[in-house]
Amino acid sequence: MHIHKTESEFLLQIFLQHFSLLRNHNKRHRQLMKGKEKPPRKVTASQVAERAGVSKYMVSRAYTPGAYVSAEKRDLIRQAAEELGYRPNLLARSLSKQASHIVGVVVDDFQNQNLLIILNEVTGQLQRHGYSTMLLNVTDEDTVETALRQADQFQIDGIIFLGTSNMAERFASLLQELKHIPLVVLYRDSDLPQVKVVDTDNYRGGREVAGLLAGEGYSRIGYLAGPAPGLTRLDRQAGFRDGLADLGLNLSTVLKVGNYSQHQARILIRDYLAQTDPDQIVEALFCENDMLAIGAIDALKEARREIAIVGYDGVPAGDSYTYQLSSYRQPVEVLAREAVKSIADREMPIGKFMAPGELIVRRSHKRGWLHGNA
Amino acid sequence: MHIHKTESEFLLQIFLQHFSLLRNHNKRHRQLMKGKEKPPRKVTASQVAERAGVSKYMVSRAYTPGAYVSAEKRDLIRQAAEELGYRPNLLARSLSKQASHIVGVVVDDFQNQNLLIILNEVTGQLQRHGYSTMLLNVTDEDTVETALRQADQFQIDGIIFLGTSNMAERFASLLQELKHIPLVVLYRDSDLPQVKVVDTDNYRGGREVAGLLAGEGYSRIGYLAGPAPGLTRLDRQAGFRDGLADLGLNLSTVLKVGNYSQHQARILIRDYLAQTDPDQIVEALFCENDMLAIGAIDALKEARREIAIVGYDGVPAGDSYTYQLSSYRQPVEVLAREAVKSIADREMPIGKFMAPGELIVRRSHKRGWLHGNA
DNA sequence: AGCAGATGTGCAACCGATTGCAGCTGTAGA
DNA sequence: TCTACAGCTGCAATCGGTTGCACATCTGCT
Repeated sequence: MHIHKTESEFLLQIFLQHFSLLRNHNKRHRQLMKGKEKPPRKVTASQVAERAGVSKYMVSRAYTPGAYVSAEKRDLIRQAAEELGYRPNLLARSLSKQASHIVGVVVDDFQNQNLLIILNEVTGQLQRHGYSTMLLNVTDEDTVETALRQADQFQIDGIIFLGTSNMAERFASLLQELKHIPLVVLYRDSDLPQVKVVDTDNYRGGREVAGLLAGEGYSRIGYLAGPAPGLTRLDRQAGFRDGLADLGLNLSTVLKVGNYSQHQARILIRDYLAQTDPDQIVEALFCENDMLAIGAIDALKEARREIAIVGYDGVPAGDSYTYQLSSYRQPVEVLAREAVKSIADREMPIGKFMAPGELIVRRSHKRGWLHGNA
Repeated sequence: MHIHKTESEFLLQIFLQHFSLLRNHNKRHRQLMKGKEKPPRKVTASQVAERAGVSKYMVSRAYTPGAYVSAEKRDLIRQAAEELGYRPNLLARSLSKQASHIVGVVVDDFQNQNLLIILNEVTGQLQRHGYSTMLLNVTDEDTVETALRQADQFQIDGIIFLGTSNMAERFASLLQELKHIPLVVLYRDSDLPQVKVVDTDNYRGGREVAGLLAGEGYSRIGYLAGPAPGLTRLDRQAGFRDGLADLGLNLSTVLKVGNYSQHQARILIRDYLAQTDPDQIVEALFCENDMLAIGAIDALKEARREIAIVGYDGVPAGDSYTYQLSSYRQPVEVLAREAVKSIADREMPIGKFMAPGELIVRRSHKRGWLHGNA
C-alpha cells in the first residue's frame, strides 16, 4: 500500500512535470534558472536605465547613431551597460526594426570544395559587417521551399545563393512573391531579373586558359562541361573557344558530365578513352571546374594515358603532388566581399559583377605530366 | 518664378525623403511596399483572426498543441490561415517564447571534407526538426567571442561545435557565463564538464584498423598524429596500440604533424623518408584522418616509396582511383542525428555518445598499392 | 434544479526592444 | 520680459506573437 502510494505520487509528479514542460515551458525555465547560483543575467535595457538613472528609452538612443542624446548621458549609459554586461536582445530589436540582420546563405553542394571556401569567406565577411549567417540546406529539392519559408519567417535581410544548380531558379521564382528579399547569386552567372550576380569573368577565364594550352602546342583540344544550366558554362566555353580561335585553333570536342562530382568525371573520361578512336582523342582538355579536372586526372592515371588538363576554381586539393593541377583561380575574397556588400547596401541589388581571376600554372597542362617530374 | 517654385518644392521633397529615410526607415519601407502591385502581404495573426471571426489569441492557440481550442474553430482558423498564406513571424514568437529554435553551428576548418559532410548532415537534420542553423565563423581566434555573442543575442537554443581545434575549450569557457546554452561537441572527444560529446568510438576504430594492418603481415607499424588536443587522438592511438598488442605487435613509431592539412602531412612524410634510416622506416602507417592519409600518399608517390596507409573518416576523395584509401568510416548520419537530438531534447545535454564506425577496405593498406592494380 | 468539472473564449499583460510626439528645459534674440 | 527654437527626455504605442487568468458555456451527475 505504502509502495503504491509513493509510486503513484511519483507518476503524478512526472506527469505534472511533463505537463508544465509542455504548457508553460518558459516560465518554468526562468524559475529554474533563477534557482541557480549564477543567474545567467539577462540584462535588459530597463536595468541599464535604472542603473544609469534614466528611462529605458534613453538606452536605446544611446546606441542609435544620430539620436538626440546629450553626450554625457550617452557615456553614462554606455558605461552602465558595460558594467552590467548589457547585450541588446536582437530578436526584440529585429522585431521592432523590421530587419533582422540575418542573411540566408544557401549551399547546394557540400562536395564542392571551392563552394565551401567561398562559404567560409562569406560568413566571415558577413560577421564582420554585423550580419549573422543562416545556413540553408537545400541538398534535396523538397527542402527548397521549407528552407526559404523558414528564412523568410525570420525576416532575413537577403539571400546569398552559393551554387551551380538550377535551384537558383527555384529560389528566384519563389522569391517573386517575397519581392522585398534581395537575392544574390554567387559562383554562377544568370540572366534572372531582379537578381544580383557575382561571379568570375568566365569569358576572360576561358580565354586565358586557351592561351595557356595553346602555348604548349596542342591542336586537338576539348572542353569538359558540367550540368549547370545557364551562362557560366556557356561563357566559360565561349571564351575558351574564342581564345583558341584567335590563335588559329578550334575546339574539337565538348564532353558533358551529369553532375559535378569527381567520380562522374572519372567514369566519363574512362569511357571516353575506351570508346574513342585513339587518333581522335584530344590532347588537352579544359574542365569546367577543379573537381571534374581531378576526376579526369584519376581516370587518365588509371588508364595510363595522358591528356593535358586544366581546371577552374583553384581549389587547394589541386596543389597536391598527385595532381599538380593547373587551373584558373576564382578571386574568392573579392567575390565574397561584393556579395556581402550588395546585401549590406540595403538597396535591391541588381546587375552583374564579374571579377577577373588568375591563372595557376602547375604541371597538369604540360606534356609528360603523367610520367616523371621533369 | 514658376520654375523656381517647382524646383524648390522638388528639392524640399528630396530632402524630406532623405530625412525620413534616415530617421524612419521601416515605416517608409512599409509604405513603399504597400504602393506596389503585389503588396508582399505580411499576414499577421490578427488578420487571420478577423477572417476566421475570432480573436487573435485563438490563432495562436490553433497552432499550440495541447491548447484548449474546439476542433471546429481550429480547423476554421487553419483554413483561414491557409487562404491568407499566414506565416507566423518567428522573431515575434521567439521573443515571446524565450527560445528561438535557432542553433549555432561552429565549424573550425573548412578544408576538412568530413567536417563539411557532417555539417551538411547536421543542417539537414536541424531543418527537419524545425530548427534553423546559424553558422558561426571562428576561423581566427578573435572572432570566437564575437560570434558567440552574436549567437547569444539571438537567444539560440544551443551550439554544436564541429571541429578538432581547442576552440571548443574556448567556447566551453565562454559558455560558462551563459550557463543556459547547451553545447554539443561533435567529431572530437573531450572531458569538458557540462558538455555533450558526440564522436565515433575512437578506441574501437583504432583496434579495427590494427586488425586490418596486422592481417597484411606488417611488423613495423606507425601512427601519424594530428595536433588536436584531447582524447580523440589519444583514444584512437590507444585502441590502435592495444589492438596491435593483442596480435603480438607493437607500435614502433609515432609521427606528429602540426595541423590537419594534406600539405603538412606530405611535407612531414617527405622529410621522414629522407631522414630516416631505411631499415627503420615503417611498413604501415595509420593516419589520424583521411586528409593526412592523402597527404602521406602524395609524399609516397612522389618519393616512389611504399608504405601501407590507412586513414580515418571515410571522405569521398579517398574513393578516387588515385588514392583508393582504406579507412574507417565515421557514421556521419548517426552522429548528426544524436547531436541534433541532444539539443532538441531541451535538457542540458551532458555525457558522451560514441558510435561505432566501419572499416572501408580499399587498396592503400595492401602491399603493392604503389604499382599496378593487382 | 443545483452544481462540480471540463471545455472554450477573450482580455490584458508581457517578451525587449524602437520611435513619433509631446513636453520640458535653457538660452539667445527681440 | 517675452518668445522662439533647439536640445533633451520620457510617455505611449508598436513590432507580432504567447499565455495566465477570469469569465462563459456545456456537460453529466446527484
